[in-house]
Amino acid sequence: MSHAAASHALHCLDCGLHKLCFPPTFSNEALDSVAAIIGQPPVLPRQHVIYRSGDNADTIYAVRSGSAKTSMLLPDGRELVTGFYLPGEVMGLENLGQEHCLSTATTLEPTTVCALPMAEVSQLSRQLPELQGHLFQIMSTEIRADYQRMHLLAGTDADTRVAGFLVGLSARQTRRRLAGDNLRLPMARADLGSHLGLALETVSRALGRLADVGLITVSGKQIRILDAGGLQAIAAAQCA
Amino acid sequence: MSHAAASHALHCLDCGLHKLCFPPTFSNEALDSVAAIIGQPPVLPRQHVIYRSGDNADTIYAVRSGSAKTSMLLPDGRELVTGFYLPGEVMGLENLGQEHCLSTATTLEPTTVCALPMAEVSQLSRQLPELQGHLFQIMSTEIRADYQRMHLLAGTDADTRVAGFLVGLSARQTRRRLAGDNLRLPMARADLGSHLGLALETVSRALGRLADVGLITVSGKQIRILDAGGLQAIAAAQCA
DNA sequence: CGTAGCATTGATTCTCTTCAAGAGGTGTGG
DNA sequence: CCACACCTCTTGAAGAGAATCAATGCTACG
Repeated sequence: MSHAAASHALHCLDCGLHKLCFPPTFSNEALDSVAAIIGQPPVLPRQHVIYRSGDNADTIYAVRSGSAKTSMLLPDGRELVTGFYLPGEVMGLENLGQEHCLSTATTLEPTTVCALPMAEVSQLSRQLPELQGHLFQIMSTEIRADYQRMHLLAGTDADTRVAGFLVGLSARQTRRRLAGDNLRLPMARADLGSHLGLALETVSRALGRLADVGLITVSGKQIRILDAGGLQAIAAAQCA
Repeated sequence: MSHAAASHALHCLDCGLHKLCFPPTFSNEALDSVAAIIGQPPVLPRQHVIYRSGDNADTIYAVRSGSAKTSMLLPDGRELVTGFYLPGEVMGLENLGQEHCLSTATTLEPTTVCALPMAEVSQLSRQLPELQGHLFQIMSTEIRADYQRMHLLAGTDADTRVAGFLVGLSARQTRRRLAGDNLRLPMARADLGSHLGLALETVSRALGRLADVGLITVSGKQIRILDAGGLQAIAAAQCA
């Protein structure tokens, strides 16, 4: 563990992800202001609930390490997974300006999250035009991501949905400057199925089919993309 | 045609929808400021394109009368309808803070829309905390609506999706203080099918089944809800 | 009044879901 | 270190639901 990280109070400048959480053009003073309102992020164990549906909506969260899912419990008892969040991504935007949390956020593995109090974020964003613009941008990006996912959900067959999900996940890895062809799926097949509107068995079979035709290899949660172009062709999802 | 509407420049205070476009608590001065940046809204004919995918993203729109849809053209040639917009609703939030428009907006019938230039909206929102908060709120509401729709898309069978859509549309009618049990569907069955991830024939059949069991009556684009409770029970979508 | 687009209805095919069983992996306790 | 139990993932067979293809009926508009 880094000596700096262990002894100092957290500062966004020390975090390799600050160019993901905030615009790359963000000034150091702006980062200072933001860092000041972020509490010390704890390490949360696996399956830990970060916020629960119905909670007071007063905080948004940035994932620092690990991963999390957001989900809603449906009246019929099933669970709908609305999103997965990786390091550098901001979670809880659907609660900004709302009374109560809509969904429940749960860690998928040991995870650290930075808590950003909404009241202070919105006040700060009035002083920092860059921050305000950034908030609009990440919210509209979230809406765009939702449209992409609707495309997957409405888009027909299981292979397309799974391929589209993998392509999207790969793009998010490269955004973090990680290899885009070697993916780890931190979520269970059931979560993935709920997210994609498929039974977990169908997810498993779709992964198997994609592997059969040589586009990927599957080894449990570890996925390797062998033919990114072929995968995109099946996903047919590059319409952004 | 109203003599006032014809002779005066538009002002939001003259518009019965201003409490929908903006918070009910909005002061008259704030409305003055907002009205000042809104151009004179033209009456657009049916099937008119308001903005097109790829256009410069510089404006958001509020529907004043009529209705519109937003859609994306998929690589395979099909069209994905991402949303329908009724009077008092704001369209184009997914473009706020982005370079280009993601989707294409088209009127479904003769429609008037108020154009709000993004640059001036975001500048104004720095001076008016209420407006900033409102923008965050309508964007997060849009995200929440998307989650609801994903629930419908992932939620299994055709009847559930159609019932859920009708329940949601009914709620939006009552929000405008209109009767919630008498709906007019301004969009074609094909648009509705694309929106719900169903073939247009399946939409037709689902409407027929809902009518068969006495929950609604269907007469072309005119829908009457006979048993709102029963419809909600099928939709199972009251998890907001 | 006629035409063109839109909506409904029917028959068939195909995909996914469901139910069910087995395999692989992981963590715990002996 | 091994054995067992638990959980997750995979694989199989049967059934249900929607997509597709195709034809008819309706509506609106010129």
